[in-house]
Amino acid sequence: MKHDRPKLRDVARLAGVSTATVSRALSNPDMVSEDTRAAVHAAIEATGYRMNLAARNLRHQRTGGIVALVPNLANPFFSQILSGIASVLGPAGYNLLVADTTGAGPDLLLDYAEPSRADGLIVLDGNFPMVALEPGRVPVVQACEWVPGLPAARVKIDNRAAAGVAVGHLLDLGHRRIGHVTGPANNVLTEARIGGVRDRLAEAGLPFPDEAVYQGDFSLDSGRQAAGQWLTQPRDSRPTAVFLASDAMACGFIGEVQRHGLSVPGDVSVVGFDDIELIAHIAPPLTTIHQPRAEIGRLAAERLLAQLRGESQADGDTILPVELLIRASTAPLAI
Amino acid sequence: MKHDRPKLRDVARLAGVSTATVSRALSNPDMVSEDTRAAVHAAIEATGYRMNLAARNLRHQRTGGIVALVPNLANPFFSQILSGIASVLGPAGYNLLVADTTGAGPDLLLDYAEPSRADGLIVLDGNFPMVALEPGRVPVVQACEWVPGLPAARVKIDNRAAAGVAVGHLLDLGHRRIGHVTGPANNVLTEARIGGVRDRLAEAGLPFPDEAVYQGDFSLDSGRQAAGQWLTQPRDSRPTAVFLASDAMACGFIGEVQRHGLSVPGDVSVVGFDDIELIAHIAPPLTTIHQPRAEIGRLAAERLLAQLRGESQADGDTILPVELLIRASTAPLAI
DNA sequence: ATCCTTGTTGCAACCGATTACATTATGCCT
DNA sequence: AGGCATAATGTAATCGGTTGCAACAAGGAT
Repeated sequence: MKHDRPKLRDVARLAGVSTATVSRALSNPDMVSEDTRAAVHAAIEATGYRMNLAARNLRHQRTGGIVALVPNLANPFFSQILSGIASVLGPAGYNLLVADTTGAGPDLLLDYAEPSRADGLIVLDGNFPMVALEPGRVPVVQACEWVPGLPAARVKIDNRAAAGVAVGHLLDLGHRRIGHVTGPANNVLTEARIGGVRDRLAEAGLPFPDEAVYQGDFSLDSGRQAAGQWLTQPRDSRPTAVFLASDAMACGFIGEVQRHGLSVPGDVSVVGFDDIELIAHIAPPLTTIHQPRAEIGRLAAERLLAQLRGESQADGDTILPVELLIRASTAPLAI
Repeated sequence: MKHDRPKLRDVARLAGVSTATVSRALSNPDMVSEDTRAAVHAAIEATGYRMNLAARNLRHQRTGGIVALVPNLANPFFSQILSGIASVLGPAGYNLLVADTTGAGPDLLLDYAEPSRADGLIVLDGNFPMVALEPGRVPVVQACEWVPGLPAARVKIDNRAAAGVAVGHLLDLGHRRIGHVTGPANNVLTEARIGGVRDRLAEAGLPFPDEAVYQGDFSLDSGRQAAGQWLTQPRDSRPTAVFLASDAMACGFIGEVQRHGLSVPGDVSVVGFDDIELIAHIAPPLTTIHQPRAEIGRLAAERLLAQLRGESQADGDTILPVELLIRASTAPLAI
């Protein structure tokens, strides 16, 4: 008998008012008189009514959801960003939808920018198809990575400067041959960070030869492979310090170096990037660039919400500060 | 002029047919003649029509979304599970909504079990309010953790047995005083794992005194604190080997022990739980119980989809195998 | 006493698709 | 030629709330 969920109409009938009144009692309480409001609430209580969000959203032309497009969900780097995003979206009454962009064609990705799918988009992937901001598509905020031509808000760090700081630290320690393990090709972060390295070395009047550049892809394994290359290079010409574009790679690098009987920082100083959870606790604790991930997520979400409220301009960068955390994986150049 | 998005009606008008026909051309192509289908598609092309999902979902009484309830999104342990879930849900045409349960009251959590919010629920938190399966709520699958009385499908590992295997390994190495760092109180995993330890020790005729149990909460820091306690205990009566209920805690434990000049596994053997990404590459590489996280996510999603299709019974456990990975953090008892 | 303002409430259109049912056209059978 | 099954399409109700507009009552100002 009570198999069907009660609808607004049922509540209205029981309370002896129209559906319009019930609707108003719920979403615009001040528009209905004290008495009716009470009657309506009693009826809601009695029927166990719960509103159908799909219907409301259809009428309101909104979905109540924000999509976060992540390059690789399995990468723990993103979990804290998502956590930051969720911490803002939840209280604001929005759902967080998460989608992994790996293996998704441009068509599928653009689908997420449909107003009937989500009210907004937080893009963590620098390879998002640029058409995203066509009229009739939802507002977009980019976080961490960004799409070069895309006129959407960005929340990020200054990767170029951060890389410069990392290299500067190694220079301060007396290192003169400094290597760099890059991120994947065609990635804005890769470009920015390698640019920062190049700039800083040039500023110091030091060379940056091709042999000092190791192609990586942010993954632990690519860091190990970079170490493999480094190990084969002649001891007296290879880098005495290496800056890697991710902590995961730094981990792999250190592991491989140690496996070959060499020591960090004894034989090579290592600086990572990101400051992911565990790397403060490995041996040796990793010197790295701290990136405020949760904060990036929070701010990205907040900027998006501001746009949805029409409060904020749709572009402009928010640059968050990074911090060089000096731990035990770097040491003065041994003479 | 073309500011509004075209609707079904616009396509119909342009194609010279009714909205019903357009709708059918899209969702039931065989019901319309070849000619009309072509005309409709031409009109769709011409107008740039894209369907409004909210409207379709309202009519279909579905949302196209599955919610994953995560105890703590920032914990990288869950990112791979989510990745597994997403890899199944995406291709099946479902959106993945992610919600963090920390700080959410029972009311809010139950809200996620509303049919107008999501079509199904994957619960990764053992403290979900039990009422979830009231009639009129959506199907639920539990993954990793589970709610004791809840008659919903479960995808998990045998935590008790896994803990037994971990302890067995330490026994095989000759250890007789074995400690355990637990998860948080009121957690089913904590209970199951400590139970497994107790069983295995009893089986071996060994005691399991209170001093050998350290209260943790899965976090890195609680592992460090446990090490602090262990370090204060008398050398000749404290455990010579410790099994920790999470890798994060094992990491913290090892770090703290090393910081005090002791060695792992020289002074204490350590076994973790989970096999998270990096711990194979720390020094020493951590011996641990591998948990197939992506697979857990995939299977949970598949069981839920099967339920949504009405293909599968709504309860019953799926138990996945674990694996003891012996690395370098455990060694035979020094005599 | 009349007009106007303010506060409540109902009617009915509306959001944008889907689909049961009705209608029309076509082809085949006897 | 009449009857009937079949295919293709249109009409309009429907999913479940929201909201512009109108109606009406009560109180105040003139």
